[in-house]
Amino acid sequence: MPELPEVETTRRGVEPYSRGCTVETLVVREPRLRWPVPDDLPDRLRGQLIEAVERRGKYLLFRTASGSLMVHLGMSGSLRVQDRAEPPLQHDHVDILMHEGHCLRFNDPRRFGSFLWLPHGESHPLLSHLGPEPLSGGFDGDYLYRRSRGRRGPVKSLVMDGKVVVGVGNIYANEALFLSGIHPARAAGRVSRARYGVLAEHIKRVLTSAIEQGGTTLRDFVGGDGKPGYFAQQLFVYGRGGQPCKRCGATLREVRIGQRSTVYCVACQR
DNA sequence: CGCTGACCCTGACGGC
DNA sequence: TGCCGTCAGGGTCAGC
Repeated sequence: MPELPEVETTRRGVEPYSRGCTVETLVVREPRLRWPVPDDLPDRLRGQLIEAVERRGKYLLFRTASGSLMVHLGMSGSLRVQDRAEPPLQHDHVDILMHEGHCLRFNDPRRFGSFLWLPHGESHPLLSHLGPEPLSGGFDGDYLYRRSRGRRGPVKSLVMDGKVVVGVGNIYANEALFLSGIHPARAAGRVSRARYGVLAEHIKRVLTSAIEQGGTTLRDFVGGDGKPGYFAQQLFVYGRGGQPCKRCGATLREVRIGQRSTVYCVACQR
């Protein structure tokens, strides 16, 4: 389940094998992804030079002169550098083949991922309403505070709302709220400006550290057997419901907020 | 506009 | 052993 750090790790992993390369073709074995892969996508990409590999939220953007290939990994997708002679396995839905010989292979058991086209100079409806990047200067406590006023839903839902800020998935929302001492179910509008400052800092910190961690698995990833890893030993709450809080020893509670599993410490988080 | 819940999908897992 | 229900979760969207 890729979160922003895994997507950024993927971006860095595939960039050396795609930027500056020319697309030979796109092989679509299974077009039924989150949205159907457009029929004309291979034609649009064929012969195009990849000028850059960018990321917006959890979308990967392979930029060419005529537009960008938008790839989303969904929650079970991966994009790996592979030998094109390697026979495709189950759920290997798409290959991006380069004239230089490289093959980027997209595997996605649950097919929540997507391959879409963004014409040059246009905005895409899936991108146009996205909030700021969490690691950018535009994202800070004052911003979160402003966006939270009048909102009565849980603060956890606020930070996971892509229209507020992109790329904060369930794992890191749980972790950042724990590190900030904020109860995940607290009404967003009833969290102080100061506490939003703390929360914004922890969101940045936890994402940055996860990206650095992802960097250490980059070689594996390019090699093909890449397990993301999640630096599980560093997780304070996610996946630890019923276990003792690493800070105070109290039993961590698990509830559902917005259909997502939420773990927190009743003593440390208010 | 804000919030809730349904939905897309497959694999893992527990109970019987 | 195998069947079945449940859960997992990124993100969009309909409906209130």
